[in-house]
Amino acid sequence: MLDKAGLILDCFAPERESYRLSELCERTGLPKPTAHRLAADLVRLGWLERTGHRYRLGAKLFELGARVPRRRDLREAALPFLQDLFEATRETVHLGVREGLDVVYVERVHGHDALRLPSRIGGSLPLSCTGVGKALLAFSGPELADEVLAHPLRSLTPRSITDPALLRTALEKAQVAGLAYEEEEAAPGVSCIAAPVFARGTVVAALSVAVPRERFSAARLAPAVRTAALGLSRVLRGGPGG
Amino acid sequence: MLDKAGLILDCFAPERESYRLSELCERTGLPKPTAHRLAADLVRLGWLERTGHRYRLGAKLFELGARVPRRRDLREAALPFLQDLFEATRETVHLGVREGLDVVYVERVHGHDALRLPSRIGGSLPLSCTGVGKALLAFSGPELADEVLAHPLRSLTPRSITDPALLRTALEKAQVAGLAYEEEEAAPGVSCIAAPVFARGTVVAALSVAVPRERFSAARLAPAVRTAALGLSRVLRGGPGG
DNA sequence: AAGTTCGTTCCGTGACACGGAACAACGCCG
DNA sequence: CGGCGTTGTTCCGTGTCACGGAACGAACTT
Repeated sequence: MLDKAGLILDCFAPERESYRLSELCERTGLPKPTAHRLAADLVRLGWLERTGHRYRLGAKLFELGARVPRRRDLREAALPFLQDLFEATRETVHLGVREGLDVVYVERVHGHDALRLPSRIGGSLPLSCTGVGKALLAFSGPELADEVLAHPLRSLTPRSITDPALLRTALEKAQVAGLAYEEEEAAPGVSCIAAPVFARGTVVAALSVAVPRERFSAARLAPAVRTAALGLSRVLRGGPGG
Repeated sequence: MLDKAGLILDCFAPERESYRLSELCERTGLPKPTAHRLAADLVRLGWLERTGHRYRLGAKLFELGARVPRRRDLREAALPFLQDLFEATRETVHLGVREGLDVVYVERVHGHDALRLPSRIGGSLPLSCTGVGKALLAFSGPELADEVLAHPLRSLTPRSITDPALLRTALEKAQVAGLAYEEEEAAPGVSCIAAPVFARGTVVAALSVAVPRERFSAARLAPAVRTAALGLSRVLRGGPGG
């Protein structure tokens, strides 16, 4: 019963924002009356909202989600550095953590000219095709890289790396440079530079700057992203992590 | 059963970040075996996390909460203006919406010198003792003000307004000025100036700048916060709201 | 060693979740 | 206008699984 409620909520994963009852049924495999009753219960709890015949995620979930300590503390500690990074570069800035073989974005700061990116707060993307993901991957130890490379590499654009050997060398380069690069592998026309964030000696997050290809300049961005990552790492020295 | 799960998750409302099983029992009124089984189920779903004998909210909830469209869209639209406002003032900036008789904070931007404030993203405070709350209250029509004034006014500090007449005149001043003020009513030593955000003719949010009392200057802050609120209102013209 | 407090497991009972079936409300097409 | 597919809603008998008292074990206190 909790599991079925979870199935329903998990339907809302992508950017589709509202669903009809019949859509929930076919995506969860639940019979109609069951989904109907469950959805009604979820609405009563404020976890779903209903307008007409469409269901969407409810405000109560936002409030609960914002209280998750692991995420909240990291975000709170990181925000000033993300601000610095944004002001220094005036480009779109990301903070992400690893969750299994994906990167989950915890914060995203941008100005009025937001890029069209697949990254969304709370959303996940493959580690192998984002800047933040590569930074996490390069500094998380060889076992993780092996595991990623054991599966076929997913891709988001035609330029996403799908060749294991190429990824392997990209990670090695990142390790020596302390920075990870990504070129139109997550979104066409957008490049990215990322740096790992450490706490107690292990990577706990990574932050990145995403910028239109034509405006990309490693010389300009590298020091800024490196500075921000080091500053955050220093603050986290004894703090969150695992 | 869903309700009981909701009870458990609602325990985590305040800033206490982790609870033991027995604490969950006494706060929910659930018998021990029931809470135990439910907590285990929630852990399995990723909605709770368990370390040793302590439970905390799980990462899955963060991801779900970040997808709530009503909040996400507003935050996304507002972020560039919050950035502008922060850069113009270099003070702590808030974005909040109304939820019943409370304000819920949707975003909060600050630099390295974060103020010690009771406001937290996803957290709620009484409308009557915060800048954002007063702005929402002053421009939401008289029925809402009447309803707030029908209850005894809650307070967060000794200087929180508890006299209905005082609040009434404060709201009237806010209405003519287009700005709401707050002086150490939410946190000692912190003052605040706030402006309403409109979409389709009704208030949908408010944003504010909070600043240490000694640094407060209406002349400096008022134009900045007004500009940001108007800019956001313009972007939202046909967008979210309700 | 005796006493608390807490987490965990067991298990018989009964409430309530379950979902097939039937119904109702639209929208579509001929 | 009438037949048809689709979708949301309600009913209700069946069976399951959530329920929680009781008992157990571990850890800590006095």
